[in-house]
Amino acid sequence: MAYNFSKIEKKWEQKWEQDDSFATYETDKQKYYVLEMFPYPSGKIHMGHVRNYSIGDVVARFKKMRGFNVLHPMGWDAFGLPAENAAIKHGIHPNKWTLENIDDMRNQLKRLGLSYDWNREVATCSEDYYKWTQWFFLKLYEKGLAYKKKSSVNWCPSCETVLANEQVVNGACERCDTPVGKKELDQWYFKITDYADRLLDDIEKLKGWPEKVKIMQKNWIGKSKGAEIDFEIKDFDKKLRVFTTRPDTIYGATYMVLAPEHPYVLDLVKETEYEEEIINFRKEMERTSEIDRTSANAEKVGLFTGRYAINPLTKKEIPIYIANYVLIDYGTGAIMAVPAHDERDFEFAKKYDLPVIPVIKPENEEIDLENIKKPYTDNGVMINSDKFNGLNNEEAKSKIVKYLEEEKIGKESINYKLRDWLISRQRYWGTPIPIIYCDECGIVPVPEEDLPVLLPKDVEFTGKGKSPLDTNEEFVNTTCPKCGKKAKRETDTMDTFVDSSWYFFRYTDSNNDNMPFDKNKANYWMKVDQYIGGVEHAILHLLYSRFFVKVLHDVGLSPVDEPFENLLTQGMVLKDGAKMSKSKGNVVSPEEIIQNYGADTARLFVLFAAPPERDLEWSDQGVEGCYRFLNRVYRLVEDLTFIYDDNSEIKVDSLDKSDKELRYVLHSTIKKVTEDIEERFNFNTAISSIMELVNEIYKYKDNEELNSVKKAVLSEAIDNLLILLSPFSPHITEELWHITGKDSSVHDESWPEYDKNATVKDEITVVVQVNGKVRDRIVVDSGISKEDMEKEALASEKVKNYIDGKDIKKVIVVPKKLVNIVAK
RNA sequence: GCCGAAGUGGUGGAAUUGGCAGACGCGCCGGACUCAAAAUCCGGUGGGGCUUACACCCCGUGUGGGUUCGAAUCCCACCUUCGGCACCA
Repeated sequence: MAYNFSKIEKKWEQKWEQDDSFATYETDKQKYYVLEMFPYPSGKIHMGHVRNYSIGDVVARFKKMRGFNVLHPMGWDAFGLPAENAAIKHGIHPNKWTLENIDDMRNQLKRLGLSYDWNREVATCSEDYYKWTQWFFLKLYEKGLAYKKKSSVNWCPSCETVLANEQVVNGACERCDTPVGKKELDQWYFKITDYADRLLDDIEKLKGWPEKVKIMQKNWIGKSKGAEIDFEIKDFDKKLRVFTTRPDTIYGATYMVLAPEHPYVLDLVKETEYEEEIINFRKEMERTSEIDRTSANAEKVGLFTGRYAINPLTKKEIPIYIANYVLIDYGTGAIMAVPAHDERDFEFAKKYDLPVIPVIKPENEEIDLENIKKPYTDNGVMINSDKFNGLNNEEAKSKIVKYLEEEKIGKESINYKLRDWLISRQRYWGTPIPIIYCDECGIVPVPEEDLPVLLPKDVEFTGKGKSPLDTNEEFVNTTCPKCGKKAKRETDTMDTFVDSSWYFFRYTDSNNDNMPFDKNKANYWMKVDQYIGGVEHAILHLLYSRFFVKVLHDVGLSPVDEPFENLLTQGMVLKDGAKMSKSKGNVVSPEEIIQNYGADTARLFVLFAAPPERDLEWSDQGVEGCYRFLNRVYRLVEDLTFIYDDNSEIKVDSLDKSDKELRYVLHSTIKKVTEDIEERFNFNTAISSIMELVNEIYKYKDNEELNSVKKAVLSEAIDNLLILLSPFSPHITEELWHITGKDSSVHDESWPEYDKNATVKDEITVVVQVNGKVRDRIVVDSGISKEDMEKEALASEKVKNYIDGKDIKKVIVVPKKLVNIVAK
């Protein structure tokens, strides 16, 4: 008979809820803050959630049993596009849709038996949350870190709306697949570029983050050191400034390239024979999507402008081109082209027959100066470079920069790939940007005391054109807080990544009406000790959060300057080798698994099937296996009911061989499970060793006559088994804990310490190798010396067969493990 | 193209510091219980060879080399798969 998981799980969930078992308060104990990335309330949890939150729950429960004061909260990333789409499609108001989804999902999470302190729940769409998101916006505005500028943004002509970069997939709208274009719009930005250096440098501090994520962030910030150099243009009164990481190659700069959008272009060709062609080229570039233009395999095309620049060191005239491969928003939007030492320049030079002059050659190697087959991008010795000839190019780099600085034609310079964070969205379901536009006073921030700027309920959802907030006259029309005259509100809302950049602070004090959070509470709980979530957030969410925390730190609000001490990026849940998705039809619903096997089985399986960082292949049979295991545990404990009222203590002297053997397994298991959870998050191997323990207990109880010594040994094993298993499968262990006659909760127990004496065996098995191949195993006293090990090994009959008639060259002894005899 | 991760039985995965490869689970094979089935329990299960013998031998962690008494683990070269970035001057 299978155990009644459904009844048991519901019973204990109710009990925990009644007792408010997971409520957390600030205490003198050492704190531990474990956080899983909060979900978007789509309405249904998926297996990725089950995995994410099961991992977090094991950590939270384990740390609590280890004596920490654990904060383990949950909430909702509740603003965003899907709610609005639901409004358009089904006529449900986004607010209603979202709140109903939250209720559904909260119930589903509760049904997993997760140890959240629900008193601290947050939803980013509630007034008392987004009020503070707006408050932070004002702080950033005060500091000059929030600003407005006109720029070109991604625009979907079919949905008639702007899209975030992350909503553009392969150059097309992720919703309707229409190619995305560009549109000039006045937008709000956060000046994350001011923090580029600190965000980069502090990556070194993130010792508990995966290397992979740190490298992705480094690449995203994309710092390059180099120089800015001014080139004079013949018969033109302005100088052309370029950025290069290779000032050492300046003698090889044989032409210049401007981005088609470069501000000089029109002036350079004005009233010349080149004008018409150039203008057409610019227009064509505007029409080409960004993705097509910037893809590395796009063919390089360009046009001569009819103009020449002067290379400041060679003094030679070099032609100026415009071309698609130079981007307006990186560096200065112009380059000096060195075809001999740059792949792209080389490709372009070959196509348009421009001169290629090598200025660096490999050391100890001659090259054919006239006939370069491919660009040389490595380090080497300077040639064709006047007084810098013969120097190593790295050395020449700094000398040339120094020379340029002396002559006032250039200076050292640093460039980043990181762009400022565009936070405006022409969307309804988001945090309103607390800004008012007044004809007299210009941009006026909403005064703090007027917050929150409430999101009105009454708007039209057409999915077309401008922000839906524009359709609510009452919202739009207001008075200027400065001069009192008529004014208009900003109708864009904020990117939802703003909401999620500070939610971990709110959990520390989620019901505070006067402040986003109390500084003392944040001081007690922050940083997050363990953050857990999908690697898809490796850049955006994690970088934005780091930025936000640094800003809050600088204005004195945050006690810490990094949010997350340790980060665990869990792998995806796959079925048939592919990510679960509706379109592939390979989705397994958590509700169904919970219905058929229970939450404990679902949790156990996602933790057992793979280590957390790796992708997990779903297996229905694997689930069955975990279910079988839990049933086996249930029967084991239930069958032994008669031993639990025996309160004998274990006396080590009266233990026989099999008692010692069971205690050896038990205490080795305690050691292993502890280390697997604490040091490595290897829940899969922790669970497998618990399975081995259960197998051992079965063998023991079946083979023995249960006198009171053995009852005590068994009781010890069962009690500890339930405690070890409790973080993984909290319901069944709680039930069984009570079946063994206890009134308390297994989850209030301390985590067991293993008994060192029990993990020492009297006899051990030593491997004997001859020339590295295993030839025998010998059982010896565990206190054996190295000399005796060698003696015993050489005495082995099996070994003799292999060393007979050979010289023993060497004997290697690894204490208590292995002897290797080298014989020739 | 660049950066990163990975490659181990039929399968998901173990092997934690260079020291018994394949723990644990799934699947499969055989058996017990049963009128029968389900459930449960017991035994076997990397490949090959040999044997009356559960004794023994050989091969084996993507491929090819190397270091070492000893390599899944370290080094070099290569192949494949997956993920990220991608004309960033």
